[in-house]
Amino acid sequence: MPDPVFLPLRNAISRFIKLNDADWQLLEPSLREKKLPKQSHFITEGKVEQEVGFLLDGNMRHYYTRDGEEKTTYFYFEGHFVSSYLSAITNTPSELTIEAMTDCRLIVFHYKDLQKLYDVSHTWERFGRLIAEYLAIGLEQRMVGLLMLSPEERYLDLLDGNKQKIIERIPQHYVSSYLGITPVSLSRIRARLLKK
Amino acid sequence: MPDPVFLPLRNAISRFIKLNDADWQLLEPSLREKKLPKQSHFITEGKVEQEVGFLLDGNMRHYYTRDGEEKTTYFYFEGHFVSSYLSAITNTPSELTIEAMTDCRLIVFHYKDLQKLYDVSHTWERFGRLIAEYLAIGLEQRMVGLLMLSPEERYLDLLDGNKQKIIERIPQHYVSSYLGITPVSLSRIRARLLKK
DNA sequence: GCGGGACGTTAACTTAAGATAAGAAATCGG
DNA sequence: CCGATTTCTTATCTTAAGTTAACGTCCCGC
Repeated sequence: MPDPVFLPLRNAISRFIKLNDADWQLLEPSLREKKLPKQSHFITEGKVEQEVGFLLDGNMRHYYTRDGEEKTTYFYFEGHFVSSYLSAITNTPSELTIEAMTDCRLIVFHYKDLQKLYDVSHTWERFGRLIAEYLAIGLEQRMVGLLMLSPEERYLDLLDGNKQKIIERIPQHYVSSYLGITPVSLSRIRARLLKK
Repeated sequence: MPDPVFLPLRNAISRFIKLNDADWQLLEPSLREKKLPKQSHFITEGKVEQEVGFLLDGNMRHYYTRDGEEKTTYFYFEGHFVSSYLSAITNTPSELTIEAMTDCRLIVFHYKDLQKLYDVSHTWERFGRLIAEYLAIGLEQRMVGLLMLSPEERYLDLLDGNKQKIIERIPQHYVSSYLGITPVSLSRIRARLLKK
């Protein structure tokens, strides 16, 4: 008896692998729905965090703390997988915090449940590979942007690419953090661009 | 009849997965030894590059070209896997070039051969996952460094971390590129640090 | 061993980002 | 709807990186 609440997750996974009913039924018992109020933490720095989420509604940010300052390095939107990948994989305390920027609704499961599927199912192992590859490709491109583009170019990149929603819904001082600059600097870049 | 030339690769793979003889024999027929003279290209921008290498000897750099300028973003040493991961995975032309900085000796195989193993062997599929995870973790840390640390801090990071060999053997103008700054700027940072 | 090229440093100048502070604008909670 | 907080902009000053160019050194090939 498949629960329709979980369907968006099944569809998202199906974009990575061909998933039959039997495969899906391996995972479904591990799923739960979870609601997070605005400003609460999905992942907290210092804790070993093994929970993986799939965001149905709302958005979240992912930040590191240094000298008391928060550096926001990633945003999550509907349809994204959310986790402290490093903490889940390595079973070590998370160095990052993931905070709900709005009220959020997620489907969650424990990474250990997925790891069990890795052992028993080649299909799920493949899913794990494809997710990791997807992640690596995104990170590589992000890194190249940081190394090769100026702050202004990185901001322009955000404006047209498919990442446009980042700027639409996100307060500017978080965006500036994502770009690796200060809020003041982003404001100046925007002012410069308007004159052109 | 296992060829001892390929042993270092088998050992490297064994650090990721438990590999029995049968598993290994699936891969071995696809392996070749390859020598690259200094300054030749292992991967060339614009070509679809599906070759994966395992570096036995020598070192290589990985760079992107922009406005005629080369930006070196990665270095490879003995025991590293070398490939244009993105080009191999997505079967699209490589955006980067990988050049031998010294005479190099590698074990190479085609990524398609590995992909065939993904289909027939859960063990090799797992290897693919673990490699991708390893890569993603490294990229995440690199990205965080670029976002959170100043150029000077990034340079100091290079000095103590396990990445020390990067500075030992690599010309400074490549290192500066890796750090995301100009050679002149790196020279100044070094001069500043000496005074302290 | 000589000439040329690659590499690193230094200097002078330009440009842009960081820090701090103040004020305007928008948002939120009651 | 109002007051308080958050967010964004603007301005000033400081600091450091980019650019260009000159110079010295080292290394390599011929």
